[in-house]
Formats: sequence, structure tokens, C-alpha cells
Amino acid sequence: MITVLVADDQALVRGALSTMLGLESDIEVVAQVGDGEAAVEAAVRLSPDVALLDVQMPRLDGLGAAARIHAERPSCRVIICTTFGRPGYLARAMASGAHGFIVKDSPPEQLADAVRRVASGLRVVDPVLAAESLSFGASPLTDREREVLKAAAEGGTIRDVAKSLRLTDGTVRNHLSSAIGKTGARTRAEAARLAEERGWL
Amino acid sequence: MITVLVADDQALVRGALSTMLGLESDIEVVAQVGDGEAAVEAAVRLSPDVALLDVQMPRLDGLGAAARIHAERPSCRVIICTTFGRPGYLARAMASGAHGFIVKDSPPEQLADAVRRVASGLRVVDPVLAAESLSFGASPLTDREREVLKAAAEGGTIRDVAKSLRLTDGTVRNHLSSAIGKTGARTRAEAARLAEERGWL
DNA sequence: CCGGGCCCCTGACGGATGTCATGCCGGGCC
DNA sequence: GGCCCGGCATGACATCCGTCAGGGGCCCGG
Repeated sequence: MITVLVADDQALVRGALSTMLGLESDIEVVAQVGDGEAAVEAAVRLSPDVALLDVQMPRLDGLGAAARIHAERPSCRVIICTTFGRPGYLARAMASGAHGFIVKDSPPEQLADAVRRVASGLRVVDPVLAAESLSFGASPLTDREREVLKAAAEGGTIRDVAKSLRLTDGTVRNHLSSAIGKTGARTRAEAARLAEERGWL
Repeated sequence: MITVLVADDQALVRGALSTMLGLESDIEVVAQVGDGEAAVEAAVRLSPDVALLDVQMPRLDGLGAAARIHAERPSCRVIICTTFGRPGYLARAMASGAHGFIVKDSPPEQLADAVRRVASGLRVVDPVLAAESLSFGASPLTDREREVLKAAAEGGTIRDVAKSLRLTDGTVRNHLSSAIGKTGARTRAEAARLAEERGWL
């Protein structure tokens, strides 16, 4: 019997996935949680065979939770399951010690299958995404550029960003200019959108 | 026996919701589709009692599909089920003839319940969302302003927007300025974000 | 028919933004 | 130590943007 922890912030989806997995004769869902902190806590306490984590969750996201679970309960294998196939997510998930990565677009049968494969030690990765990930490569953005771009994505003015990061007006403009160049965009809004799509934020 | 059509673009979620609904003794899922056009076609052909539609779908979104189903198969009651509780969505859904509106955050039991209530002629609306919807009110944006703002949300320059809508530079700036004023924002990026959050796009 | 709302355009102004050149500092690396 | 890279900053310059004050055209309701 494979024990599974399901973490997703949307109660309806969380329940539906759990129900579906529970119907499999060799799988048992031992916990359902709605955020990353709770996922880590439950993984440590219950030590399930597999943790199925959504990326978008309150308090601590799936990527961060994967890293902490990997560190505190290495026996628990992690599958990241997300809505968006951002290439950058895949890279970060793997770097966090995840064993599987699937998108919510996949056929339903694939989920139980992925759980079984991962439980047996194999790695499961969406092939389309893997290719995209390689084609885009790692983020060319520097740490500071990422921070600045993230802050600018809110839509505020340069001065707002500068104030929130304790930087000078001009410095923010420099970082943004650099980020715009690296993403191939022409405005900071477009740069933010592109970086987001590629999972660079 | 209540017959249900499930439409959601994410195969995994679609399958999971269908499985969960199918476990109810008085509910039968008669079709699963992945986009709005297919939903309309299936609703007309199979004439289910209830259609459960996600908002975000390719080709035709859930709101548009609701309107067409309501027009072509008035006997089929529609529930809009969405990830985001945008106040504007609720208003548009109701205007499209939907009978129910729930967010994917709701507890799982509520789904089957909503299906039964709607099938029996009642209306089901998330109370939190209803309040928000009333507090924000209808979109103050004019048709053109909405178009311009939507185009500007891509992140391009003013000239890009002007070109794509066959307008003058200055006209676009005027519309944007007006939209910025009405949303209470300070840049077009922020205006786009706020309008999006409120379901005004 | 006249007012008012929306759409489209023009022109101008001040401030915001993107780019570039340049400099200083600190950390890793040969 | 010398070197390169990244972060931070300054200053200057050419645009771009947001705002305002107009004006003309259209359609609808009073």
C-alpha cells in the first residue's frame, strides 16, 4: 500500500484528486492539506511514501515545501503538480529534490501511474515540458534583477519599487533596463510578463 | 438521476471532479469536455440536466458557453465553477443565465450539493463573492476603454496598442488615462491588474 | 431639435522611463 | 595581486507616458 499526502490550496481540487487516488486499490491518501507549511508538518509527522504538491499555495509554495520535505524526510518522495507548465518551475523543482513533475493538463490515469512510479524510485517528468525547459535554459537574471522585476510587476512606479527595496531611483532603472534587455522585452511590464511565463521569477 | 456535463480545460481536474460526482448515487456524469465549443455542442446533443463549466477554457470561455447553452438549451441549468472569485465574473455569469456560481476553494461536499440544488431549480451563489460583487459594482469602463486596457495588458508600448486597434497614439493615451482614473491606478500596468482582479476585462 | 455621452483626433506640457557612460566597492578566482 | 562580475550609484539624454484643454462627429432620449 502506497501512502500519499495531497497538498493543494483549492479545496475542491484537493478533495477531487484525493477521492480519485483513493479509489486505486494500492494507494491510500493519508492526509490532505491546503498550504505548504502544513504539508511539511504533515510529511514529517506521517512520513508518507509520496507527497503530491501544488506549486501555488499560501504561506509556503510547493517548491519551497519540496525542499524542506526533502531535507527533513528524505524517504518521502515528492511530486510537483501544477497548473502552469513554466519551464523554470521544473528546474527549481528538480533542484529541490522532487522526483516527479506533472501538469494538471495530463490525462487522469497518469496521476496514479506517476504516484506508483515515483514510489518505486523512478523519476516522472512531462516530456513536453522537459524539452521547453532545455530550450529556454536557466534564468539569465541576476538575483537583484529578479527582485526588482518582481516588485515592478505589481504595476507601481519606479519610485515605488525603489522605496520598497531601499534603492535609488537610478539603480532600479539600471536593473530594470538590464532585465528588459535579457528578456528581449521593450517595457518593464512586458519583461515581467515574459519572465513570469518562463518561471524566472 | 441527475445528468451532468463537466467542462474544464485541465484534464486532471476534469477527471477528478467527474469521478467524485460519479460516486454520488443520484448523479451521472454523461460527458466530459475540455473547451467551451465542445461544451455547447455536447449540451445541445445530450441535453443534460446540469452543465458544470470552468471559466477559463480555450476557444470559448465558460461565460460565453453559458450564454449559448442558455439560448439553445434553456432546460440545461448552468453552474460556473472557477478558480478566481472575480466579482465581475459573477455578474456576467448571472447575466448569461447561469443558475449557480462556486469557487474551487469550496469544500468538496458542496459541489454535489450545488448540483442537486441547481437541478431542482434553485440558485446557488457563494455568499462572500456576492457581497464583494455588490461592493465593487459594475464595470465603470466604457467598451473602448476595456479593449484598450486589455491590449495594453500584454505589456507592449502605446504605439503597439494603437497599431493593433487602428487608433491614433493620442487616442490610446486618452482612453488609458481615463481607465487609469476610473480604476484608481497610477500606471496602465496597475490599471490592467486592478481591472483584471475585479473581472472588468 | 438640443443636450449629453461616447468615440476619435490634435496639440502641448511636465514628469516618468529606458539607455548609456562612468565610477566605486566587494568577493571570488587564476 | 590583478581581473572579472555583480551590486550600487550618478548624471545626462532622448523618448515615452499621463494629463489637460480643446474640437468634430455620431447616436439616443428628452
